[in-house]
Amino acid sequence: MRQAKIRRSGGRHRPWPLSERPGYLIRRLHQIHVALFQDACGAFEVTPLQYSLLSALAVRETADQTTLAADIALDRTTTTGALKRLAARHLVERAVNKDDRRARLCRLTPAGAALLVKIEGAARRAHRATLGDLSEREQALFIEMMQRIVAGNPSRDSATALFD
Amino acid sequence: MRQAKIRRSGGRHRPWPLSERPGYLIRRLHQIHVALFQDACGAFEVTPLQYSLLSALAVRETADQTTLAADIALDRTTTTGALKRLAARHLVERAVNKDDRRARLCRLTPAGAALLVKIEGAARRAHRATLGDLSEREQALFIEMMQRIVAGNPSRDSATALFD
DNA sequence: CCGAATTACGAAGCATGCTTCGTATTTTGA
DNA sequence: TCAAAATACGAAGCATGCTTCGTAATTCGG
Repeated sequence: MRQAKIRRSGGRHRPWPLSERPGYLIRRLHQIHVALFQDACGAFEVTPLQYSLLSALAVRETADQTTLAADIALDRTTTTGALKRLAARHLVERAVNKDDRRARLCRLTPAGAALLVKIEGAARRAHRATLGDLSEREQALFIEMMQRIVAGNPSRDSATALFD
Repeated sequence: MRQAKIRRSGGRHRPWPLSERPGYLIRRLHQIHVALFQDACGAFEVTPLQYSLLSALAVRETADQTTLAADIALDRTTTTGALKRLAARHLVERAVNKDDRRARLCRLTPAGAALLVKIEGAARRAHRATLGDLSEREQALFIEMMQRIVAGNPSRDSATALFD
């Protein structure tokens, strides 16, 4: 049996350093990635989220906002805001669906598609650089572990019913 | 020499799926942690950031806002906002430093210190649960790799001079 | 000792992210 | 068929996160 740790300095137990807490480290990683992405892609005036949206739209060709939100695992209202900003810059079109007037069908404009192509190399480098301090083998392992965590924690929309 | 990949479907090359991009996975991990933290600690009306701040204050006893921001690797103005909200709830005191009237010295109130103790168990479980889909050994490895990435990417304050 | 650099803040503005509440539209089931 | 449920949005509000610009106070070099 392992020996219990000795407590120093009275009743206050040893605090758990931030730098060992998974949540803190994840926040820092996110912060680091965003900074690297801005370094690489800032000239194109595109944020990581916007790049995700443009990518999703390139795959979908056309999709309503709720579908896009699910694609990128983002809140519906947040997605709407981002799409509005992209539409204001004429990178995305948002037109009411004639067949279902509740929905707004979004699609890339030619300018949006062109921007996506132009950015891709830099964006890819930024993503790679985020894990640049790990070896190639470790990077693959790290990505695999993140995927496993994501798979084990399904995104919670209000759509995802708790009772069914 | 390895054979070049064959392109299907005309000129469009295969898109890089979101679920393989480090930045996307990191954003999802952050999202997952925040949700787990809220599940565990929501009853205490404390967010992960606020918990980090309270923890940092417990270690420092007393500190000005800029020091705290550096402690938790957060922007100075964001830190100020969070501290204001904590102060509004009487968990933190913010008093102008008599020796240096530019600075505001912050410290935990008794209520803040008590809350920190009360939350600690739940917060620790939330942090652990975030990596819950990995084995014990993998969790340690994952944390170590995150620490290495963080160490390799020093936080960028405006204070951190680019030229010196 | 006094002007200049530094430091600690605050305000304003933009972009995420989330929740809750309300509305318009479509679908569905009795 | 027609009221009820489901769906897609929008608006409002709060909490991060960041940048830039401005202000007040302190420190430091000549």
